[in-house]
Amino acid sequence: MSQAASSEGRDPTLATAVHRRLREDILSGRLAPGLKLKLRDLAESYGAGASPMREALSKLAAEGLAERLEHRGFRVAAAAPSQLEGLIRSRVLAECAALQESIRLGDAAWEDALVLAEHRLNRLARSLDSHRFATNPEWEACHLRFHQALLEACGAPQLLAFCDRLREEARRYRALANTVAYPDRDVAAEHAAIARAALDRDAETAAALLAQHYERTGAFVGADLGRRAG
Amino acid sequence: MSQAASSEGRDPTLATAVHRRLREDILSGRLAPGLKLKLRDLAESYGAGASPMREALSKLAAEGLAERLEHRGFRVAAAAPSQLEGLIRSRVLAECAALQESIRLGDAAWEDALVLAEHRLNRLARSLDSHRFATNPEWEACHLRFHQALLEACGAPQLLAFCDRLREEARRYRALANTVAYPDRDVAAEHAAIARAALDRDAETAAALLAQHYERTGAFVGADLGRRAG
DNA sequence: CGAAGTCAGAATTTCGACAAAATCTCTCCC
DNA sequence: GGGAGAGATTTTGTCGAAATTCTGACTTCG
Repeated sequence: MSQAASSEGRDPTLATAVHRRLREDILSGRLAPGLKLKLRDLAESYGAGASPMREALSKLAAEGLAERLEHRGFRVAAAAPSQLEGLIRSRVLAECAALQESIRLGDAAWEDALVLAEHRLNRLARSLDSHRFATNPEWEACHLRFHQALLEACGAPQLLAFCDRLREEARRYRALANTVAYPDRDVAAEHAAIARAALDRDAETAAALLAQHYERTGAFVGADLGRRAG
Repeated sequence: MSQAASSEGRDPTLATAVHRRLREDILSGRLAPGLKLKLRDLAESYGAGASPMREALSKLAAEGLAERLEHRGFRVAAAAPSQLEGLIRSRVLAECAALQESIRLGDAAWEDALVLAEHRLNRLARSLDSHRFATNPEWEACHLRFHQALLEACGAPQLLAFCDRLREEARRYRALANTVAYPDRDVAAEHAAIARAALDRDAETAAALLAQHYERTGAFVGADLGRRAG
């Protein structure tokens, strides 16, 4: 009757369902970097044949979340601290460029959306528990929306898609490091400062603040990752 | 006996071979944008089964060169003038950011490689025929290398890979427009100016020149594309 | 004792057939 | 004459098995 019968399981095809699940398993860190992905085991584990599984893996490889070795199957993409550095730099460069262009081109609607996104983000608690950190899915969603809203007026769809992908890869590193990311750091203030600079059309400051925002998180994650993997 | 028996046909797997051929057919414009890609026809045409073909298509879809419609197969990705605009903007933003960082971080080896790449490019003729334009594959290869050399020191592998992808998509639009790209325009001088600014560590000027370089080409292509497709 | 060659075992890749979904066509009814 | 609906056709998505390739251990030779 209703269009969205169930929030889960409404995947039109098995391959896409497997792709989504596998992707989430890699991003959340449940599948360790470098892990060999044996087709037979996966097929059994996810309850699908070889064809959809292979298609999902192929897609993941194209996205950079898996690695393909011809005639030797697939592996979960590596995730070394040294690679994290390059990822952060890519993110900073791409997002700062998009942000500056967004500030240059953004109209009133962009400003409205940005203000709204920040307000919604501030209304929520970052942690579900005030004593120890417990991810708040709603906050995460609003956080994503806020950062997207910042860049959205840049008029470069491919670049935005690229930023989304880097964001996801960064999420993977965060999950791998298991960084609590709840240090003495006023994230809300950082967001407010970035939004303020953007709304003031101060591209230089906004970009610098955004870069700091990412580099700081990156440093935490990198430290934690390095400590645990030598 | 020799490691590289033949320059062609050394594809380890059928799926990758088909992927490469299909990719080239899309990039070169032989397969029109929006064209329906029927699995059976393709399989027959490329001499492969459904499995490798499907895998190749899936990969192309992830790269953005094909479009997937669940339960309705694949199509060649659209290519409208309006999308070209966004592509150019993405390219300019991404490459300028990479170039500026490259100029900031580049060492002596980077300078050497850049000088070398420009020299090799200048040694070749852009057209094989001096009367009417005929693509010179060697020049194209050196041109690619030159632009890669510019960005290579930025230390952001993902961003570089992204730039490569955008470059390919741009090549597709050029092929579709069939732009002769041989107008009264001193491309060599433009390259020289960009290289000079980069070697002088003048990031602002270099980025501005690079942006002009792309926007100018984009304008030509867009005009030709718009004229032909309404 | 070390290195190259060889041979089973395991895994990936590919093929052909089956099932499910979408598109098309033709008919029937308003 | 036009639109809706049922059936046939085409096309996609999936499965299980065959063919090719890689891995690892054992043997043999220098």
